[in-house]
Amino acid sequence: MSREDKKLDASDQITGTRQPKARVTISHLADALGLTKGTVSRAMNGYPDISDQTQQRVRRQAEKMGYRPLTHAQAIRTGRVRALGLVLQIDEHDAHGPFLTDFLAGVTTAASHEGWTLSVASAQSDSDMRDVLERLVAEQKADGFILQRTRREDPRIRTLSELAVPFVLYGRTRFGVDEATLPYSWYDITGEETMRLAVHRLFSMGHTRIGFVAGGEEYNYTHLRREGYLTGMAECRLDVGPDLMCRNARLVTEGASATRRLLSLPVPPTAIIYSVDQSALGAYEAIPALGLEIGRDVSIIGYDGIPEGAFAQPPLTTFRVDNRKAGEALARLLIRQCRGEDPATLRDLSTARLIERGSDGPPVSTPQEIARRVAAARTSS
Amino acid sequence: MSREDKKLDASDQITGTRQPKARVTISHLADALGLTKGTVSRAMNGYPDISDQTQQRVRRQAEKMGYRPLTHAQAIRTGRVRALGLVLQIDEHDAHGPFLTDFLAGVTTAASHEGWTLSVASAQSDSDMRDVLERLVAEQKADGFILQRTRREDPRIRTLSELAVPFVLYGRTRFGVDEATLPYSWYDITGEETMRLAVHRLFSMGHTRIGFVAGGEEYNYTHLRREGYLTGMAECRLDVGPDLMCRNARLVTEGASATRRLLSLPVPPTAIIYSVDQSALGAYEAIPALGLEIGRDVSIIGYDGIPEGAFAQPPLTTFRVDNRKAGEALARLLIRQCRGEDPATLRDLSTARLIERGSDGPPVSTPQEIARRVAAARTSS
DNA sequence: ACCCTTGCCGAAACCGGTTTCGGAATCGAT
DNA sequence: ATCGATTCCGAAACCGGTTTCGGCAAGGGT
Repeated sequence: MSREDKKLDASDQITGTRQPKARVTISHLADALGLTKGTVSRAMNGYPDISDQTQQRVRRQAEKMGYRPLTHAQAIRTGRVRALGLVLQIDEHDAHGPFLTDFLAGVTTAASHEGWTLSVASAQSDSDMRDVLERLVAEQKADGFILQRTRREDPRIRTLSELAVPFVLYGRTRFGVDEATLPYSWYDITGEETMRLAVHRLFSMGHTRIGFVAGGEEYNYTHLRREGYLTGMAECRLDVGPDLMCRNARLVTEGASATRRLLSLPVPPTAIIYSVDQSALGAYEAIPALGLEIGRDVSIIGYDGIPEGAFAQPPLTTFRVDNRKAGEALARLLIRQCRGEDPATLRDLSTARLIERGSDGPPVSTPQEIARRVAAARTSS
Repeated sequence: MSREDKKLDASDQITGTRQPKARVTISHLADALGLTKGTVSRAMNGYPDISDQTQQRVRRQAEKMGYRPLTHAQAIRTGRVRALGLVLQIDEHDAHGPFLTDFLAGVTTAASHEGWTLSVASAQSDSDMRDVLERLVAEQKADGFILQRTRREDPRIRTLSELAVPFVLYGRTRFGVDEATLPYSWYDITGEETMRLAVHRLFSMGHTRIGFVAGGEEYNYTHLRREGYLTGMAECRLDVGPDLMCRNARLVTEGASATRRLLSLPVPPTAIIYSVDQSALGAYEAIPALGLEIGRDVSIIGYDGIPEGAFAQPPLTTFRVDNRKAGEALARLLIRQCRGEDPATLRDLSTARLIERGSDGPPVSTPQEIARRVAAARTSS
């Protein structure tokens, strides 16, 4: 009664038009049910000492009255805010780029589906990252974190482990694969398998001399993808000396110089696989400059599925990663972990999808012919 | 005393190593100062009924003990959570793309600089957007919202106005410009001025027949940029019939067909200005297909500064927008508004920066020659 | 008939803050 | 010396939830 009066007072205070939309609190609900708010709270949270019948009744009434508990009011007691944390590393040379939109869409939809939210922050360096994470944890801005762009040995893992805060990795880390002793939760794309398939694809087209351009050594996926390349080469019984592999090519310019190096070999490759699309774009500078044609003289295959690839000439054949799906999966995994499930069981793998475009095809030139033309282009310039 | 005991108990309960890192609360601080927590609270918040001397003392001690109030504990009473809200519209055909990373970096750094956070959600449609906004407000997930990609008549404005929630627009809206009666806060780039400069740039190169390809009519910037184009054309005393302008070209394919239409005119343009880079990329399909060369026969200029443009052949001359700066500015404006400043005074304009690349230059063909070659390309195919 | 469980809920403390209210000093003025 | 106005802080209620504790009533066993 008295509570209803209060509500009426509040809404009538100005005119009938501007109603402050009095939120329905747990006390309103309790009054309506003739219960105490403690009982209502326990009913809503499924405590076993509340009869099933009462739980039903409470939930029904809550639904009817549109009661939604305030998470930050709960948080003050429980310490949990039902928020996922994501800290962008804005120093990164290779941009997250268009990944991010899809990724965020995935994370937020999955999160909100569970009644969770996403809070985003950014860090400028590794040490700043540590500070930011610690601050967010101390101020209880998030119950757990999604770590994207996992490094081989990732300092964030250490920070969050020390803080005993749940986290989930987008990408396995060095120890995440074999050692079950380190119970990290992760979601990843099978980049190694993808690279293996790329080799087989090129081999079946007739290529026998296939180069590989790897990304930054600090990222774990770089190692995985290289392993996949080597596996594929071994399966096809193809020779692969160390000179057929380049490393640390993330940027377009780095991809270009790696490409130049490979094509300047005594026996240059007729096809090159790039660990990341970004570096594959460098081939579009390097290969024509050497008097060669992409997709004919030299086939190239990328990985990621960035939109730029579709507008290159010829459009880049690549493996597209569904970042939206990844975001959804990661959010779900993290929420489950925050609810108490064992991180070791919270792992998932997915695959990248081949996008066949115009940058690869059967070889039209032999390595010897390529070498000759490269030499010619060199001397003429 | 008793409180200190409690703290020690907590940290010693297991061993000395695993300290639960007991947060310092306002009560700890009050005890240490010999004040009540009410007084400490008022001191921290600068209430005038606390002497300056005491305020100093409290703040110093808070600093010393590392006291950081829990925003969600404050929120339960104040209703304000010190969080900015951002709802991504994931239905949008034209992706936010790489904008987003920079933009988020800007927003989060500016926000965290003020002790605020950013919480991100997503919506799939206009009606979903309304639901999401209302839910976020009802659940007090954010004190205000940043609305990017402002439409000419934006339903989000209505929603948030009704809810009496602060918001700031990235981009002016239809009424934001003149009518001081609608006190929206916004930040924008002077797209109209930019387009005016683009016309002058092309005119000074020798172009007299300049086409324009506009983006989606629902966005306000489309109208502004078109006005700028028209202003520039008028200033240069150049004719501009309605056939020299295309509209609703956001996607690459739409840009391509708009380009084809312009070049099929009896007197085709020797230069085309695109309202968004994305549609300018369509020119890279259309123009070579008509037997013409970009940057020579037909000059093109874009707007946005998306990375794809740098990899097109020839690289796209465009105007780059600093989205990071925009994010920072918007966050600051919104925070100030949440603190009570008048939205009408919280406005800011910035400019886009010209990136001179290879897609424009002095005309080498006359409109008549272009028309002839287009006709030839048409019949041959 | 009695005691001991067990099931179920009320009462009240609690979480970490904010805000209202009132009263004890201090002060200047009469 | 008295008085009213200020200054400044303590006490306590409050925000919207959660959690502990204890007690009442029903049920089962002897």
